[in-house]
Amino acid sequence: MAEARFRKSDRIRLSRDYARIKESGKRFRTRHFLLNYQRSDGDGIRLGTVVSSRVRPAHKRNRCKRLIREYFRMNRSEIKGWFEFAWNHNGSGLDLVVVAYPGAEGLSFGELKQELNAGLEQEAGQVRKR
RNA sequence: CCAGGCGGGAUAGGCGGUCGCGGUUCCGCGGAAACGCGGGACUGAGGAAAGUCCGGGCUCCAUUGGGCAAGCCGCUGGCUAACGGCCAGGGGGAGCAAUCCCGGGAAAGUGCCACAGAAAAUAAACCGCCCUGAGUCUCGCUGAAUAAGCGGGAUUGAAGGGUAAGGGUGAAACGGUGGGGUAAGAGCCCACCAGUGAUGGAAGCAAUUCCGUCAGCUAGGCAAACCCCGGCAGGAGCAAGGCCAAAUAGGGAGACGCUUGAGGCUGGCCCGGCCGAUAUGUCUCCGGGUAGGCCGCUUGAGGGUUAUGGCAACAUAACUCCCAGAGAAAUGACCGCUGUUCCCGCUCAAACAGGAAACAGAACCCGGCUUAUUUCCCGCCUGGCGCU
RNA sequence: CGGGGCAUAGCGCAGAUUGGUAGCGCACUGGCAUGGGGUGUCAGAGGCCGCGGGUUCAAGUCCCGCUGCCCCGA
Repeated sequence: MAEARFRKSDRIRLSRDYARIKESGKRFRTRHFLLNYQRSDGDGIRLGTVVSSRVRPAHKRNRCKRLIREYFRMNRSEIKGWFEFAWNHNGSGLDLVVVAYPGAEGLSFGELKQELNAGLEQEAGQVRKR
Protein backbone atom coordinates (compact mmCIF):
# COMPACT_ATOMS: atom_id res chain seq x y z
CA MET A 1 0.00 0.00 0.00
CA ALA A 2 2.93 2.33 0.55
CA GLU A 3 3.34 2.31 -3.20
CA ALA A 4 0.11 4.27 -3.64
CA ARG A 5 1.16 7.21 -1.49
CA PHE A 6 2.43 10.55 -2.67
CA ARG A 7 4.55 12.50 -0.24
CA LYS A 8 6.61 15.62 -0.50
CA SER A 9 9.71 13.54 -1.00
CA ASP A 10 8.07 12.00 -4.07
CA ARG A 11 7.79 15.42 -5.71
CA ILE A 12 10.23 17.50 -7.66
CA ARG A 13 10.20 20.85 -5.82
CA LEU A 14 13.35 22.73 -6.74
CA SER A 15 13.52 24.94 -9.77
CA ARG A 16 17.07 23.77 -10.50
CA ASP A 17 15.79 20.19 -10.68
CA TYR A 18 13.23 21.28 -13.25
CA ALA A 19 15.94 23.10 -15.16
CA ARG A 20 18.27 20.09 -15.06
CA ILE A 21 15.60 17.67 -16.31
CA LYS A 22 14.58 20.05 -19.06
CA GLU A 23 18.22 20.55 -20.15
CA SER A 24 19.72 17.07 -19.97
CA GLY A 25 16.70 14.75 -19.77
CA LYS A 26 14.81 13.05 -22.58
CA ARG A 27 11.38 14.04 -23.74
CA PHE A 28 8.42 12.97 -25.79
CA ARG A 29 4.92 14.20 -26.55
CA THR A 30 1.43 12.88 -26.40
CA ARG A 31 -1.66 14.67 -27.64
CA HIS A 32 -2.08 17.01 -24.64
CA PHE A 33 1.17 16.55 -22.71
CA LEU A 34 4.91 16.98 -22.94
CA LEU A 35 6.89 14.53 -20.75
CA ASN A 36 10.49 15.08 -19.63
CA TYR A 37 12.29 12.31 -17.77
CA GLN A 38 15.76 11.49 -16.51
CA ARG A 39 17.42 8.64 -14.68
CA SER A 40 18.33 9.66 -11.14
CA ASP A 41 20.68 8.45 -8.43
CA GLY A 42 18.01 7.69 -5.85
CA ASP A 43 16.00 4.51 -5.92
CA GLY A 44 12.61 6.29 -5.91
CA ILE A 45 10.50 7.68 -8.71
CA ARG A 46 9.68 11.39 -8.52
CA LEU A 47 7.07 13.53 -10.28
CA GLY A 48 6.86 17.19 -11.18
CA THR A 49 3.83 18.80 -12.78
CA VAL A 50 3.68 21.91 -14.94
CA VAL A 51 0.58 23.40 -16.54
CA SER A 52 0.75 25.96 -19.31
CA SER A 53 -0.43 29.40 -18.28
CA ARG A 54 -2.62 29.36 -21.36
CA VAL A 55 -4.88 26.96 -19.47
CA ARG A 56 -7.27 29.41 -17.89
CA PRO A 57 -8.57 30.11 -15.28
CA ALA A 58 -6.50 29.12 -12.23
CA HIS A 59 -8.84 26.46 -10.85
CA LYS A 60 -8.59 24.51 -14.13
CA ARG A 61 -4.80 24.52 -13.86
CA ASN A 62 -5.09 23.15 -10.33
CA ARG A 63 -7.43 20.40 -11.46
CA CYS A 64 -5.00 19.35 -14.19
CA LYS A 65 -2.26 18.93 -11.64
CA ARG A 66 -4.48 16.94 -9.32
CA LEU A 67 -5.46 14.52 -12.01
CA ILE A 68 -1.87 14.02 -13.12
CA ARG A 69 -0.79 13.41 -9.56
CA GLU A 70 -3.66 11.00 -9.02
CA TYR A 71 -2.69 9.05 -12.13
CA PHE A 72 0.93 8.92 -10.98
CA ARG A 73 -0.05 7.80 -7.49
CA MET A 74 -2.15 4.92 -8.75
CA ASN A 75 0.30 3.74 -11.41
CA ARG A 76 3.77 4.48 -10.10
CA SER A 77 4.82 0.87 -9.58
CA GLU A 78 3.85 0.02 -13.16
CA ILE A 79 5.77 2.98 -14.54
CA LYS A 80 8.79 2.10 -12.47
CA GLY A 81 8.59 -1.46 -13.70
CA TRP A 82 8.57 -0.43 -17.33
CA PHE A 83 11.63 1.74 -17.04
CA GLU A 84 13.58 -0.70 -14.83
CA PHE A 85 12.96 -3.31 -17.51
CA ALA A 86 13.96 -0.87 -20.24
CA TRP A 87 17.21 0.07 -18.55
CA ASN A 88 17.72 -3.54 -17.46
CA HIS A 89 18.62 -2.35 -14.00
CA ASN A 90 16.54 -2.89 -10.89
CA GLY A 91 16.46 -0.16 -8.28
CA SER A 92 17.34 2.84 -10.44
CA GLY A 93 15.45 6.08 -9.89
CA LEU A 94 13.42 8.17 -12.29
CA ASP A 95 12.54 11.86 -12.40
CA LEU A 96 9.45 12.59 -14.48
CA VAL A 97 8.02 15.99 -15.41
CA VAL A 98 4.58 16.18 -17.04
CA VAL A 99 3.69 19.45 -18.81
CA ALA A 100 0.03 19.94 -19.65
CA TYR A 101 -1.03 22.08 -22.59
CA PRO A 102 -4.36 23.74 -23.45
CA GLY A 103 -7.04 21.13 -24.06
CA ALA A 104 -5.84 18.96 -21.19
CA GLU A 105 -8.25 20.66 -18.78
CA GLY A 106 -11.19 19.08 -20.61
CA LEU A 107 -10.01 15.49 -20.11
CA SER A 108 -11.69 13.15 -17.64
CA PHE A 109 -9.57 11.00 -15.36
CA GLY A 110 -10.13 7.93 -17.56
CA GLU A 111 -9.05 9.70 -20.76
CA LEU A 112 -5.98 11.13 -19.05
CA LYS A 113 -4.97 7.73 -17.69
CA GLN A 114 -5.32 6.10 -21.10
CA GLU A 115 -3.25 8.77 -22.84
CA LEU A 116 -0.40 8.80 -20.31
CA ASN A 117 -0.29 5.00 -19.96
CA ALA A 118 -0.01 4.53 -23.70
CA GLY A 119 2.64 7.23 -24.02
CA LEU A 120 4.84 5.98 -21.20
CA GLU A 121 4.64 2.31 -22.20
CA GLN A 122 5.55 3.12 -25.79
CA GLU A 123 8.49 5.30 -24.72
CA ALA A 124 9.81 2.60 -22.37
CA GLY A 125 9.62 0.07 -25.17
CA GLN A 126 11.61 2.32 -27.53
CA VAL A 127 14.28 2.88 -24.87
CA ARG A 128 14.68 -0.87 -24.48
CA LYS A 129 15.24 -1.41 -28.22
CA ARG A 130 18.13 1.02 -28.28
C1' C B 1 -54.38 36.86 -10.90
C1' C B 2 -51.00 39.54 -14.26
C1' A B 3 -47.02 43.16 -14.97
C1' G B 4 -43.25 45.88 -12.51
C1' G B 5 -39.89 48.11 -8.53
C1' C B 6 -36.88 47.65 -4.08
C1' G B 7 -34.62 45.14 0.00
C1' G B 8 -32.98 40.78 2.64
C1' G B 9 -31.72 35.59 3.19
C1' A B 10 -30.49 30.29 2.13
C1' U B 11 -27.66 26.85 -1.01
C1' A B 12 -23.17 25.94 -3.72
C1' G B 13 -26.72 18.79 -3.44
C1' G B 14 -26.43 15.13 0.78
C1' C B 15 -24.85 10.42 3.23
C1' G B 16 -21.61 6.16 3.33
C1' G B 17 -17.24 3.25 1.72
C1' U B 18 -12.06 2.46 -0.43
C1' C B 19 -7.37 4.86 -1.76
C1' G B 20 -4.81 9.63 -1.01
C1' C B 21 -3.08 15.23 0.23
C1' G B 22 -1.84 20.27 3.51
C1' G B 23 -1.51 22.07 8.73
C1' U B 24 -1.39 21.65 14.23
C1' U B 25 -0.59 18.30 18.07
C1' C B 26 0.14 13.61 20.87
C1' C B 27 2.22 8.58 21.29
C1' G B 28 5.82 4.71 19.79
C1' C B 29 10.52 3.32 17.30
C1' G B 30 15.41 4.92 15.30
C1' G B 31 18.99 8.99 15.92
C1' A B 32 23.88 13.07 19.47
C1' A B 33 20.74 16.46 16.98
C1' A B 34 18.34 17.99 12.65
C1' C B 35 15.03 14.75 11.21
C1' G B 36 12.98 10.03 9.35
C1' C B 37 9.37 5.93 9.77
C1' G B 38 4.59 4.03 11.87
C1' G B 39 -0.09 5.19 14.33
C1' G B 40 -4.01 8.40 16.56
C1' A B 41 -6.86 13.08 17.41
C1' C B 42 -8.43 17.85 15.65
C1' U B 43 -8.71 20.77 11.38
C1' G B 44 -8.54 22.39 5.96
C1' A B 45 -11.30 27.68 0.13
C1' G B 46 -15.28 31.91 -1.59
C1' G B 47 -19.55 35.00 -2.08
C1' A B 48 -17.35 36.62 -5.17
C1' A B 49 -11.24 33.75 -2.76
C1' A B 50 -11.63 37.04 -9.15
C1' G B 51 -10.56 41.96 -11.67
C1' U B 52 -6.55 44.82 -9.03
C1' C B 53 -10.46 49.94 -9.57
C1' C B 54 -10.08 52.71 -4.67
C1' G B 55 -9.01 53.13 0.74
C1' G B 56 -6.25 51.59 5.17
C1' G B 57 -3.04 48.44 8.46
C1' C B 58 1.98 46.49 8.25
C1' U B 59 7.25 46.82 6.36
C1' C B 60 11.45 49.16 4.36
C1' C B 61 13.47 53.60 1.88
C1' A B 62 13.44 59.10 2.08
C1' U B 63 12.71 63.13 5.77
C1' U B 64 17.28 70.36 6.63
C1' G B 65 13.97 73.38 4.58
C1' G B 66 11.88 76.64 0.47
C1' G B 67 9.63 76.98 -4.41
C1' C B 68 7.43 74.89 -8.89
C1' A B 69 5.01 71.06 -11.54
C1' A B 70 2.00 66.74 -11.73
C1' G B 71 -2.11 63.37 -9.43
C1' C B 72 -6.96 62.25 -7.20
C1' C B 73 -11.76 63.80 -5.05
C1' G B 74 -16.23 67.36 -5.52
C1' C B 75 -24.57 69.15 -3.65
C1' U B 76 -25.16 69.31 2.26
C1' G B 77 -24.71 66.91 6.99
C1' G B 78 -23.19 62.50 9.32
C1' C B 79 -20.64 57.38 9.80
C1' U B 80 -15.72 55.34 9.51
C1' A B 81 -8.95 53.63 10.71
C1' A B 82 -9.74 55.53 5.77
C1' C B 83 -12.20 55.87 1.06
C1' G B 84 -13.99 57.34 -5.17
C1' G B 85 -17.71 53.45 0.19
C1' C B 86 -22.24 53.65 3.34
C1' C B 87 -26.58 56.36 5.75
C1' A B 88 -29.84 60.60 5.99
C1' G B 89 -31.37 65.19 3.77
C1' G B 90 -31.72 68.70 -0.54
C1' G B 91 -31.86 70.05 -6.00
C1' G B 92 -32.32 68.58 -11.33
C1' G B 93 -33.87 64.76 -14.99
C1' A B 94 -36.74 59.94 -16.58
C1' G B 95 -41.26 57.15 -15.47
C1' C B 96 -48.81 56.84 -14.74
C1' A B 97 -46.42 55.17 -10.17
C1' A B 98 -43.35 52.27 -6.78
C1' U B 99 -38.58 53.78 -7.98
C1' C B 100 -34.13 54.81 -10.71
C1' C B 101 -30.16 58.09 -12.70
C1' C B 102 -27.03 62.66 -12.13
C1' G B 103 -24.19 66.70 -9.11
C1' G B 104 -18.76 72.61 -7.10
C1' G B 105 -17.84 77.09 -10.37
C1' A B 106 -19.34 79.08 -17.45
C1' A B 107 -21.08 86.68 -13.96
C1' A B 108 -12.16 85.44 -12.83
C1' G B 109 -9.68 84.50 -17.43
C1' U B 110 -8.16 81.63 -22.01
C1' G B 111 -9.91 78.27 -25.72
C1' C B 112 -13.45 75.44 -28.89
C1' C B 113 -18.53 75.29 -31.21
C1' A B 114 -17.34 71.36 -37.99
C1' C B 115 -21.38 71.57 -42.04
C1' A B 116 -25.42 74.77 -42.83
C1' G B 117 -26.73 79.76 -41.84
C1' A B 118 -27.15 86.97 -42.42
C1' A B 119 -25.05 85.99 -37.80
C1' A B 120 -22.11 80.88 -33.28
C1' A B 121 -21.23 85.08 -28.79
C1' U B 122 -17.77 92.77 -26.16
C1' A B 123 -22.82 91.06 -30.94
C1' A B 124 -22.61 92.27 -36.10
C1' A B 125 -25.63 94.17 -40.18
C1' C B 126 -26.10 90.06 -45.77
C1' C B 127 -31.40 90.03 -47.48
C1' G B 128 -35.55 92.65 -45.96
C1' C B 129 -38.34 97.04 -43.78
C1' C B 130 -38.14 102.49 -43.29
C1' C B 131 -36.24 107.74 -44.13
C1' U B 132 -33.37 111.31 -47.07
C1' G B 133 -32.56 111.15 -52.09
C1' A B 134 -27.97 112.63 -56.76
C1' G B 135 -29.47 110.92 -61.51
C1' U B 136 -33.09 109.33 -65.34
C1' C B 137 -38.06 109.69 -67.41
C1' U B 138 -42.41 112.56 -67.53
C1' C B 139 -46.20 116.52 -66.54
C1' G B 140 -47.40 121.76 -65.42
C1' C B 141 -45.81 126.98 -65.21
C1' U B 142 -42.27 131.20 -66.82
C1' G B 143 -39.94 131.49 -71.58
C1' A B 144 -39.21 132.50 -78.76
C1' A B 145 -37.04 127.77 -77.30
C1' U B 146 -35.92 121.05 -77.44
C1' A B 147 -31.73 126.63 -73.52
C1' A B 148 -32.38 127.86 -68.43
C1' G B 149 -35.28 128.13 -63.97
C1' C B 150 -39.39 126.80 -60.50
C1' G B 151 -42.95 123.12 -58.89
C1' G B 152 -45.34 118.10 -59.02
C1' G B 153 -45.20 112.79 -60.15
C1' A B 154 -42.86 108.05 -61.44
C1' U B 155 -38.51 104.93 -60.82
C1' U B 156 -36.20 97.55 -61.12
C1' G B 157 -32.49 104.85 -58.70
C1' A B 158 -26.09 106.27 -57.18
C1' A B 159 -25.09 107.44 -52.26
C1' G B 160 -25.99 108.29 -47.02
C1' G B 161 -28.67 107.03 -42.69
C1' G B 162 -32.25 104.40 -39.20
C1' U B 163 -33.79 99.42 -37.55
C1' A B 164 -33.24 94.35 -35.44
C1' A B 165 -40.13 92.94 -35.96
C1' G B 166 -39.25 88.83 -40.23
C1' G B 167 -35.34 85.56 -42.89
C1' G B 168 -37.44 78.16 -44.02
C1' U B 169 -30.43 77.09 -41.33
C1' G B 170 -28.61 74.55 -37.18
C1' A B 171 -27.49 70.39 -31.67
C1' A B 172 -27.78 75.43 -30.09
C1' A B 173 -29.95 82.04 -32.61
C1' C B 174 -29.01 87.09 -27.57
C1' G B 175 -36.24 86.47 -22.82
C1' G B 176 -42.04 84.89 -23.94
C1' U B 177 -47.32 86.66 -24.76
C1' G B 178 -50.43 90.90 -25.38
C1' G B 179 -50.88 96.18 -25.77
C1' G B 180 -48.94 101.09 -26.50
C1' G B 181 -45.52 103.53 -29.49
C1' U B 182 -42.95 104.69 -34.31
C1' A B 183 -41.00 106.75 -40.73
C1' A B 184 -40.05 101.57 -39.88
C1' G B 185 -38.89 99.34 -35.45
C1' A B 186 -36.88 97.85 -30.76
C1' G B 187 -37.78 96.28 -22.85
C1' C B 188 -38.22 102.07 -26.13
C1' C B 189 -42.59 102.07 -22.48
C1' C B 190 -46.60 99.23 -19.81
C1' A B 191 -49.16 94.53 -17.83
C1' C B 192 -48.50 89.41 -16.76
C1' C B 193 -45.01 85.32 -16.86
C1' A B 194 -39.89 83.10 -16.85
C1' G B 195 -34.94 84.11 -15.43
C1' U B 196 -30.53 87.00 -13.05
C1' G B 197 -28.22 90.05 -9.23
C1' A B 198 -28.53 92.82 -4.64
C1' U B 199 -31.14 93.06 -0.17
C1' G B 200 -34.90 92.20 4.16
C1' G B 201 -37.64 88.48 6.90
C1' A B 202 -39.06 83.21 8.21
C1' A B 203 -37.60 77.61 8.57
C1' G B 204 -33.12 74.53 8.75
C1' C B 205 -26.42 72.78 11.71
C1' A B 206 -26.18 73.13 6.26
C1' A B 207 -27.28 72.20 1.06
C1' U B 208 -31.75 74.58 0.24
C1' U B 209 -36.91 76.15 0.58
C1' C B 210 -40.83 79.95 1.33
C1' C B 211 -42.60 85.28 1.51
C1' G B 212 -41.28 90.38 0.19
C1' U B 213 -38.56 94.89 -1.81
C1' C B 214 -35.30 97.09 -5.34
C1' A B 215 -32.32 97.09 -9.76
C1' G B 216 -30.59 96.53 -14.69
C1' C B 217 -34.16 95.26 -18.25
C1' U B 218 -31.69 89.35 -20.12
C1' A B 219 -26.77 86.79 -18.99
C1' G B 220 -25.94 80.22 -25.05
C1' G B 221 -23.26 75.34 -24.54
C1' C B 222 -18.67 72.55 -23.36
C1' A B 223 -14.76 72.37 -17.27
C1' A B 224 -15.11 63.21 -18.31
C1' A B 225 -10.95 71.34 -22.58
C1' C B 226 -7.11 74.42 -19.98
C1' C B 227 -8.54 76.40 -15.55
C1' C B 228 -10.58 78.68 -10.66
C1' C B 229 -12.27 77.41 -5.64
C1' G B 230 -12.28 73.87 -1.55
C1' G B 231 -10.20 69.22 0.19
C1' C B 232 -6.67 64.81 0.22
C1' A B 233 -1.93 62.88 -0.40
C1' G B 234 6.21 61.45 0.59
C1' G B 235 7.79 56.74 -2.42
C1' A B 236 7.54 51.68 -3.06
C1' G B 237 5.53 47.14 -2.03
C1' C B 238 5.30 40.50 1.83
C1' A B 239 9.10 38.89 -4.73
C1' A B 240 8.09 44.51 1.50
C1' G B 241 11.59 43.37 5.13
C1' G B 242 14.59 40.57 8.93
C1' C B 243 17.70 36.22 10.52
C1' C B 244 20.86 31.73 9.50
C1' A B 245 23.98 30.46 5.64
C1' A B 246 26.75 25.94 1.62
C1' A B 247 29.56 25.83 -3.11
C1' U B 248 32.43 29.28 -5.92
C1' A B 249 35.05 33.85 -6.27
C1' G B 250 37.71 37.48 -3.58
C1' G B 251 40.88 40.10 0.49
C1' G B 252 38.88 43.01 2.51
C1' A B 253 35.09 45.67 5.68
C1' G B 254 33.91 49.47 9.26
C1' A B 255 34.87 53.99 12.35
C1' C B 256 37.51 58.62 13.04
C1' G B 257 41.04 62.81 11.60
C1' C B 258 43.34 65.79 7.61
C1' U B 259 44.27 67.44 2.32
C1' U B 260 42.89 67.17 -3.14
C1' G B 261 37.50 67.38 -5.23
C1' A B 262 36.88 63.35 -10.74
C1' G B 263 32.18 61.97 -9.91
C1' G B 264 27.67 60.62 -7.47
C1' C B 265 23.10 61.04 -4.22
C1' U B 266 18.91 63.91 -2.63
C1' G B 267 13.19 58.27 -5.73
C1' G B 268 9.13 64.40 -10.79
C1' C B 269 12.19 69.17 -11.15
C1' C B 270 14.99 73.57 -9.28
C1' C B 271 17.40 76.27 -5.30
C1' G B 272 19.80 74.56 -1.38
C1' G B 273 22.02 70.40 1.06
C1' C B 274 24.87 65.80 1.47
C1' C B 275 28.31 61.85 0.20
C1' G B 276 32.88 61.08 -1.92
C1' A B 277 37.13 57.70 -6.02
C1' U B 278 42.53 58.22 -5.41
C1' A B 279 46.78 59.27 -1.96
C1' U B 280 47.82 59.33 3.73
C1' G B 281 47.49 58.37 9.39
C1' U B 282 45.23 55.74 13.67
C1' C B 283 41.97 52.02 15.69
C1' U B 284 38.66 47.82 15.52
C1' C B 285 36.73 43.44 13.29
C1' C B 286 35.67 39.03 10.27
C1' G B 287 32.38 40.48 7.41
C1' G B 288 29.29 41.01 2.78
C1' G B 289 26.46 37.76 -0.08
C1' U B 290 24.21 33.60 -4.12
C1' A B 291 21.71 28.59 -3.95
C1' G B 292 18.95 26.79 0.06
C1' G B 293 16.51 27.21 4.89
C1' C B 294 13.87 29.97 8.93
C1' C B 295 10.88 34.19 10.45
C1' G B 296 7.29 37.73 8.69
C1' C B 297 2.24 34.14 8.70
C1' U B 298 -2.27 34.76 10.87
C1' U B 299 -6.05 37.01 17.45
C1' G B 300 -7.95 40.52 13.81
C1' A B 301 -10.41 48.24 12.77
C1' G B 302 -12.23 39.55 14.00
C1' G B 303 -17.09 36.55 14.23
C1' G B 304 -21.77 35.46 17.10
C1' U B 305 -25.73 36.66 20.81
C1' U B 306 -28.04 40.24 23.95
C1' A B 307 -28.73 45.19 25.86
C1' U B 308 -28.44 50.59 25.32
C1' G B 309 -28.11 55.23 22.18
C1' G B 310 -29.30 56.87 17.11
C1' C B 311 -34.53 57.91 11.63
C1' A B 312 -30.22 55.26 9.73
C1' A B 313 -25.12 54.10 8.39
C1' C B 314 -22.96 53.04 13.01
C1' A B 315 -21.19 53.31 18.09
C1' U B 316 -20.72 51.52 23.21
C1' A B 317 -21.04 47.58 26.92
C1' A B 318 -21.49 42.48 28.65
C1' C B 319 -21.06 37.38 27.59
C1' U B 320 -19.09 33.94 24.25
C1' C B 321 -16.10 31.56 20.07
C1' C B 322 -10.97 30.55 17.78
C1' C B 323 -12.46 29.78 12.23
C1' A B 324 -6.89 27.44 6.16
C1' G B 325 -1.91 29.07 6.71
C1' A B 326 0.64 26.32 1.65
C1' G B 327 5.39 27.62 -0.67
C1' A B 328 6.58 23.96 -8.31
C1' A B 329 1.89 25.54 -3.84
C1' A B 330 -2.85 21.12 0.21
C1' U B 331 -9.82 19.69 -0.78
C1' G B 332 -8.84 14.84 -5.36
C1' A B 333 -9.98 9.83 -7.75
C1' C B 334 -13.24 5.58 -7.88
C1' C B 335 -17.81 3.09 -6.17
C1' G B 336 -22.84 2.67 -3.87
C1' C B 337 -27.49 4.87 -2.16
C1' U B 338 -30.27 9.24 -2.51
C1' G B 339 -32.85 14.83 -2.48
C1' U B 340 -34.38 19.15 -5.54
C1' U B 341 -35.01 21.58 -10.34
C1' C B 342 -34.80 21.39 -15.64
C1' C B 343 -34.58 18.79 -20.61
C1' C B 344 -35.87 14.65 -23.83
C1' G B 345 -38.73 9.80 -24.79
C1' C B 346 -43.55 7.16 -23.76
C1' U B 347 -48.35 8.83 -21.81
C1' C B 348 -54.77 11.90 -20.87
C1' A B 349 -51.64 12.47 -16.69
C1' A B 350 -48.36 10.24 -13.42
C1' A B 351 -44.83 6.52 -12.59
C1' C B 352 -40.37 4.99 -14.99
C1' A B 353 -35.55 5.06 -17.97
C1' G B 354 -31.63 8.39 -19.69
C1' G B 355 -29.11 13.14 -19.48
C1' A B 356 -27.84 18.00 -17.26
C1' A B 357 -27.11 21.34 -12.81
C1' A B 358 -23.20 27.52 -12.40
C1' C B 359 -19.25 31.22 -11.70
C1' A B 360 -14.99 29.63 -9.91
C1' G B 361 -9.41 27.98 -5.97
C1' A B 362 -6.91 31.45 -0.14
C1' A B 363 -0.92 33.12 -1.38
C1' C B 364 0.54 39.37 4.19
C1' C B 365 -4.24 41.01 6.30
C1' C B 366 -8.67 44.00 6.46
C1' G B 367 -12.94 47.87 4.55
C1' G B 368 -15.41 48.82 -0.08
C1' C B 369 -16.44 48.98 -5.43
C1' U B 370 -16.85 46.37 -10.02
C1' U B 371 -17.44 42.05 -12.89
C1' A B 372 -19.02 36.43 -13.44
C1' U B 373 -22.96 33.05 -11.74
C1' U B 374 -27.16 28.00 -10.07
C1' U B 375 -31.65 26.82 -7.75
C1' C B 376 -35.02 28.99 -4.76
C1' C B 377 -37.41 31.51 -0.43
C1' C B 378 -39.23 35.78 2.37
C1' G B 379 -40.78 40.89 3.17
C1' C B 380 -42.39 45.75 1.56
C1' C B 381 -44.30 48.78 -2.34
C1' U B 382 -46.55 50.48 -7.35
C1' G B 383 -49.90 49.94 -11.66
C1' G B 384 -53.89 47.09 -14.08
C1' C B 385 -58.01 43.50 -14.13
C1' G B 386 -61.77 40.53 -11.46
C1' C B 387 -64.79 39.52 -6.98
C1' U B 388 -66.85 41.13 -2.09
C1' C C 1 1.38 37.29 -6.28
C1' G C 2 2.66 42.31 -7.56
C1' G C 3 3.96 46.26 -11.37
C1' G C 4 3.30 48.13 -16.54
C1' G C 5 1.98 48.41 -21.92
C1' C C 6 -0.78 47.42 -26.56
C1' A C 7 -5.43 46.52 -29.68
C1' U C 8 -7.27 51.06 -36.38
C1' A C 9 -8.35 47.57 -43.95
C1' G C 10 -5.79 40.66 -45.38
C1' C C 11 -0.44 42.29 -43.25
C1' G C 12 2.79 46.34 -41.19
C1' C C 13 1.78 51.19 -39.31
C1' A C 14 -0.07 56.82 -39.12
C1' G C 15 -4.22 59.64 -37.14
C1' A C 16 -5.24 60.44 -30.26
C1' U C 17 -1.34 66.76 -29.25
C1' U C 18 -6.19 70.75 -29.85
C1' G C 19 -13.18 65.90 -30.40
C1' G C 20 -15.79 67.81 -36.46
C1' U C 21 -17.14 63.07 -42.97
C1' A C 22 -10.10 57.86 -40.99
C1' G C 23 -5.32 57.80 -44.12
C1' C C 24 -0.07 55.63 -45.95
C1' G C 25 2.88 51.37 -47.87
C1' C C 26 2.54 46.22 -49.44
C1' A C 27 -1.22 42.90 -51.02
C1' C C 28 -6.32 42.66 -53.92
C1' U C 29 -9.80 43.98 -58.45
C1' G C 30 -10.37 46.34 -63.29
C1' G C 31 -8.53 49.36 -67.61
C1' C C 32 -4.17 50.89 -70.62
C1' A C 33 0.91 49.80 -72.41
C1' U C 34 3.38 44.14 -74.18
C1' G C 35 2.80 38.76 -78.84
C1' G C 36 2.49 37.01 -73.35
C1' G C 37 4.51 37.75 -68.35
C1' G C 38 7.25 40.88 -65.03
C1' U C 39 7.35 46.00 -64.58
C1' G C 40 5.11 50.78 -65.28
C1' U C 41 0.71 53.80 -65.28
C1' C C 42 -4.55 55.20 -64.38
C1' A C 43 -8.83 54.06 -61.65
C1' G C 44 -11.43 51.23 -57.84
C1' A C 45 -12.89 48.15 -53.76
C1' G C 46 -11.95 46.88 -48.81
C1' G C 47 -13.07 49.79 -41.70
C1' C C 48 -19.97 50.30 -37.47
C1' C C 49 -11.23 51.99 -35.21
C1' G C 50 -11.28 44.83 -29.63
C1' C C 51 -16.39 44.84 -26.74
C1' G C 52 -20.19 47.49 -23.57
C1' G C 53 -21.79 51.99 -21.13
C1' G C 54 -21.23 57.47 -20.11
C1' U C 55 -19.92 62.99 -21.14
C1' U C 56 -20.92 65.99 -25.61
C1' C C 57 -24.89 68.72 -30.77
C1' A C 58 -20.97 65.27 -32.32
C1' A C 59 -16.16 60.16 -29.73
C1' G C 60 -10.93 56.33 -33.30
C1' U C 61 -9.79 60.63 -29.92
C1' C C 62 -12.29 62.37 -23.36
C1' C C 63 -14.18 59.26 -18.77
C1' C C 64 -15.70 54.33 -16.62
C1' G C 65 -16.20 48.91 -16.86
C1' C C 66 -14.86 44.30 -19.46
C1' U C 67 -12.10 40.91 -23.16
C1' G C 68 -7.68 39.28 -25.56
C1' C C 69 -2.39 39.60 -26.23
C1' C C 70 2.56 41.09 -24.62
C1' C C 71 6.53 42.72 -21.20
C1' C C 72 9.01 43.34 -16.21
C1' G C 73 10.10 41.90 -10.75
C1' A C 74 12.60 35.98 -6.93
